[in-house]
Amino acid sequence: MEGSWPENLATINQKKVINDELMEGREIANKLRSLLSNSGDDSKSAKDLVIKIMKSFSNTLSMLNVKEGDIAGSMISQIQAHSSCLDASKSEGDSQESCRSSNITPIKKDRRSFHNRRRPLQTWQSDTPTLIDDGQAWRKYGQKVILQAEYPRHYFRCTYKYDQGCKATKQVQRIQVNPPLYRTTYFGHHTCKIIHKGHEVVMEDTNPIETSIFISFDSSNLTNKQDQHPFLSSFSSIKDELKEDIKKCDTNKNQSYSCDYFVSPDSMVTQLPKSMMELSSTLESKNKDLIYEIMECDDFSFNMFQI
DNA sequence: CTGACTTGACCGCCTAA
DNA sequence: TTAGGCGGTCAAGTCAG
Repeated sequence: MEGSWPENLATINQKKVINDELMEGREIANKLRSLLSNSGDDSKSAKDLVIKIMKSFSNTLSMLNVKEGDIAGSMISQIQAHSSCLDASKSEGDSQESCRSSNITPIKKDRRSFHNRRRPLQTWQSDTPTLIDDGQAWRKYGQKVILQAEYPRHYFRCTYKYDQGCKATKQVQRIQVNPPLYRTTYFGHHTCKIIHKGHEVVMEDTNPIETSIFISFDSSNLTNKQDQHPFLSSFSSIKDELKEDIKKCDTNKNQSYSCDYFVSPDSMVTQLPKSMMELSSTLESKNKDLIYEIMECDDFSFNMFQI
């Protein structure tokens, strides 16, 4: 990306609006924190505040998403890359590789590796310590060793690519061993009409903006057995090789990783910048039922916007 | 038998010379 | 301008349910 990202936004006025939205979100989050710390039983007020926070974030996201996701996607990638670089500053190896490949570091290398060879589809990334079903039906169509990457990249397309012409694809690549870290990059959005059931979160026919929710699945509450892991057991695209990685990851659950995943309404960028997620870090576990009510997610103990 | 995965081959974009 | 490198995709063979 050329230049810093704010300069790429449409207008200064829009930046002000975004800033205002973020400020409002922070303010509301602070109110919520005060409210919850008083441990009053005013669940209705708390719920209203949560809804306001979500709306504020959604508005911001919709603005970030204004240019086909290109800007937002790049921003998210940069933010993620930056934060992962910061996180990885303690460790060597793969994380450094992922930092090198981002635009954050000024290290000059073959410009070929910076170029996105793909057609300009909407993209967004997710760095997660485990592989979890994202609610879509994926079919693996390739695997390739990438130059200077220690682990191969796995290519997935929508199962209904040919049935319904769905162009969504994703790439999954392990980027770090300890702690395990997988980078999933989504390209395009699902146009298929299939609604997946079971443990998968169905977001069909909902307003993607209004439902943009970042969920953090706390692996400390997961079982050791993969078979009992509903997300993993339903992840039909993963076979032995990746599952081995998952097992290794689960055995490290004592480290209490927080598995950050999107409830991924297509056509939007759902992962929030860290600063935005901070605004919601005040949500206490005692209000998870509140979140359940909003999200209708009943399987995991999770924290919204957890950092 | 059918659907999914594996993997080598191929295609096309991009860079360096 | 072009040859070579590289990432992304295809498709035949294989496997599993």
